[in-house]
Amino acid sequence: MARRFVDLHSLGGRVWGVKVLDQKMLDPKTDDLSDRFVGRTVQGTARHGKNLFIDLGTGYIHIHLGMSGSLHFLKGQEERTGHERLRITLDRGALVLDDPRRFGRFGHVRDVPGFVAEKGLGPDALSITDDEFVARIGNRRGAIKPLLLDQGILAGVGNLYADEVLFQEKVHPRAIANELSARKLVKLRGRIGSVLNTSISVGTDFSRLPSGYLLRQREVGGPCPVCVDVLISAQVGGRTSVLCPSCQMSPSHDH
DNA sequence: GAGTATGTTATATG
DNA sequence: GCATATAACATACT
Repeated sequence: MARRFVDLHSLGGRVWGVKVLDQKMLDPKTDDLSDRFVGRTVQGTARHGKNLFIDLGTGYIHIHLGMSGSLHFLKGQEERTGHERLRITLDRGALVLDDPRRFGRFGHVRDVPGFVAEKGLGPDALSITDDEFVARIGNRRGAIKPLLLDQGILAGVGNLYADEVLFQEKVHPRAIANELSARKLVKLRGRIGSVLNTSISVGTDFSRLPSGYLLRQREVGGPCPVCVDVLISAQVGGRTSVLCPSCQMSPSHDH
């Protein structure tokens, strides 16, 4: 989605300035983005998992939104957002990364495959094949949800989307991966694709998701979107899961 | 003030 | 290597 946003506003645009407003979020630190990219044209964008890459011909600007990052396109020079951390000034306005919590990261990367290898990222969640997915997940003895969130296994699934995928497949987040059938794993892989693509298609506006989606109202104590039960939360792998106790049977009660 | 939050990384333990 | 737990990062909100 962030990628589409950048495409929409920036493609073909010339870079007039790159202003780093938070050095802590700059990674790697050694690059002067301005020297490197001013005068260049946005050739395209790429993505791997949660990482966005803006192609400037001689290299990329990498952006990771972290927990609270968001991209904005400001047409007026005087326009500001509340927590501006990076400003890329282009012909038609400025692409701005706003991030109150500053968990996001940005910086220069030479090439995308190199970045993926360096960070040890797994295959992209929208590109991974059934076979790859089963091979990477199916022999693990841990709970399924932390594996879905492990960017080294597959890249691109976050906490909320993991909850959605598991909810739709009626799998408990603590279900043991190698106790799931290969067929179930294949269905999970497919569901990851459909959930991510559906979310992209509504511009990640969860209120526009189809009925039956957990993310429309992921609220503990709220109604399950498909049955009469009430949503609960559980700590799994150090993260909060929201799930329906009726739809997603606990692994101890599952055969 | 306490608790929680869409993510990643480091550290420790078994 | 694998699995799990905890803390840290920095800030906003309830």
